[in-house]
Amino acid sequence: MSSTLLNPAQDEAAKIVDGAVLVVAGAGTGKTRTLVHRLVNLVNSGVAPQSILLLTFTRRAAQEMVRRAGELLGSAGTRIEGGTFHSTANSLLRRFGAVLDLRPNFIVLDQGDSIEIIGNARSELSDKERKGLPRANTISSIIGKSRNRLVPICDVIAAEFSQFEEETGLIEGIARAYAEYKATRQLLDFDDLLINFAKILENDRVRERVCERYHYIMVDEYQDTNILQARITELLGGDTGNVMVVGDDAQSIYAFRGAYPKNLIEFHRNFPGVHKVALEQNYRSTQSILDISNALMLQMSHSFRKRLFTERTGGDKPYLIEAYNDDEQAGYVLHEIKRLRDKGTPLSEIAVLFRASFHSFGLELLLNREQITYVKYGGFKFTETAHIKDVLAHLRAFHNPTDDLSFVRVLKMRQGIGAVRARRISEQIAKSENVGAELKEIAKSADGKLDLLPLAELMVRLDKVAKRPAECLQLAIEYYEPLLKRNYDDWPKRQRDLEQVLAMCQNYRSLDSLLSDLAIAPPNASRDNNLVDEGGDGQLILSTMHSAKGLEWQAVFVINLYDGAVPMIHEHANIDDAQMTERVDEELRLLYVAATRAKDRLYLIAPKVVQRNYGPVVMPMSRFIENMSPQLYQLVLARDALPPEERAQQFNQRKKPNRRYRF
DNA sequence: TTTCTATCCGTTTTT
DNA sequence: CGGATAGAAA
Repeated sequence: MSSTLLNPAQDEAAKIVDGAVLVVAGAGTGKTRTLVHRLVNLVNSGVAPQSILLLTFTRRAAQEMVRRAGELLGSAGTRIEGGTFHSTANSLLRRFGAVLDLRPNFIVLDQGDSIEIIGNARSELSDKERKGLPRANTISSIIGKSRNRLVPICDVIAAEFSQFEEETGLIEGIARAYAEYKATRQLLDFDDLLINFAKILENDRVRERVCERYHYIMVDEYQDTNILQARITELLGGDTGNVMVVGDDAQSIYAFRGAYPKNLIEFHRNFPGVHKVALEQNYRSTQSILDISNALMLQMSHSFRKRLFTERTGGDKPYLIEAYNDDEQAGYVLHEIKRLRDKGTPLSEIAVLFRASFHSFGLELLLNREQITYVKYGGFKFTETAHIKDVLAHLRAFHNPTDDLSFVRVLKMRQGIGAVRARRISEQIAKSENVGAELKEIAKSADGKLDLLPLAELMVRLDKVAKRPAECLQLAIEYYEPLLKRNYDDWPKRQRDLEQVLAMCQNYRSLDSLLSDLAIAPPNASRDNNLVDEGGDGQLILSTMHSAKGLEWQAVFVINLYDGAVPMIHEHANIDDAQMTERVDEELRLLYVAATRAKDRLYLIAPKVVQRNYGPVVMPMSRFIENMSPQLYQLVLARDALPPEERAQQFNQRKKPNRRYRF
């Protein structure tokens, strides 16, 4: 297909200007391209670009869309507003939060922060009460589900956590304590962002002003929105109802976060008279790749009527590679990547996908050794690592002294100050006007026994450069360096991380935006990935299957396809059969998403022996592959595909028990 | 109150 | 195996 032409269905969707539109678009059917063309049509028909609001689920998708619109529209394209629901909530709440008594310097808590607060509330209960109570992160997920789905906590527990039914009262108590804690300190977690977003839009005056600004709303990946986000979409649509949503229920992979894919089929309830368009022809993959994808879809208990088809015949039938262990799997991937590269496939057109972030550690080791550059999507965020949280805690404590979570963290780093003293000091500070002076007072009154002066001085210095976020960060890092060296043997690596954060934050104009961006849009932690891209053919992509959605590559390797990783299911989960089926279905959709990323070549790889924390375990092939006709793939043994010298190495490693070897 | 030591227990995905 | 947590020693 030429780069400017659309097929009839795409063209139909792209030409609609007013009213509500629902586009159901299968994988690879040119969804983004259709959206971008609609943006162009809107602008060409006289719509001001800044009155278009593009909401997506991930910020990568938003950036990609705005970038492509920019290519076609020039500077007008870059004026289109695009972001995630959460980031849009963040900026609108800073402007209109006053109607909810929200100050503009509220702090956004990331997942780790909220689990910590919930854990604190949990540990305030007596030993007797704590017995049988779920862990903090389980409580966090119960609270989150309840809030995302607008359902009471007791219902969530009854439906999905029935083993904790007796603890319902205590969990509700913790939820109240958590809410109270945030409310008194101007802290918002991710769910609060959405809840308050909906709340300010329910205020007539605010909604009018927002709708005056945005006349056209477009929402991508609508199958991944939750009930709150659907409500926000409805409110944003305002009176005009100019809302276009795009999605594919076969690619719904965020149920664990409360996504409600039925939003897609229930869209007409909020927008009667909606114009529906279905995109069905796939332009991305070869037919043999679609055959295997369709075979995955067929296994879903809630089977979808649509089957992807394409006119792209030929190409290699997908491969199923059996490897002995993770090493051999990584060896095979590396070997094949080199071969593809030598034949002319740019590295940036190759991706390795996996179920969980740590699945790529072994491969990453090998890639680093071989000097192959890569970018990794998904997994650990920079801001989740201890040393970066440490540094940022200083800025947060300074910026909002009522944020005692950060203050306690900062205080506990000083010698001789533990949890109890830290909490006392932070209570005292929360009331004071001048943090630095107050800290000095406390230090004096303790006869210099408390090691607080350096911290007091940091606060005083921060106050002088408060308007320049990058300098604040610089000061915090300088202050933190001795503590870093004391606490971590691997401090040089961590120090480099801090420098990288500093570099990323150079352009911020306010601490508000710096801190909230780091929470809402945290950069990925790149593992020693400072290799320079010399070859000029870009970088290999490593990605979780979740983060791969919406992207495509010529060659895709899906690794660790053993049962236990794909699907990744707790077999003993205390849920009924229907819910188990739902979870297995979601894992199927995830593998479906992964497989449909491939344009020309798809490699499915499974190691037999998997290294667990405590030792090697033999794992069976993924049931999703076992359930599939062998006609759909070509079976390869990794050992046979590797050159003899690499094979020998594999053999040695196989004889050695893998005890001492970790990533 | 802090800090060191022993024991328990466990998959994950994202904003 | 290693991180979290509870209990013991300083």
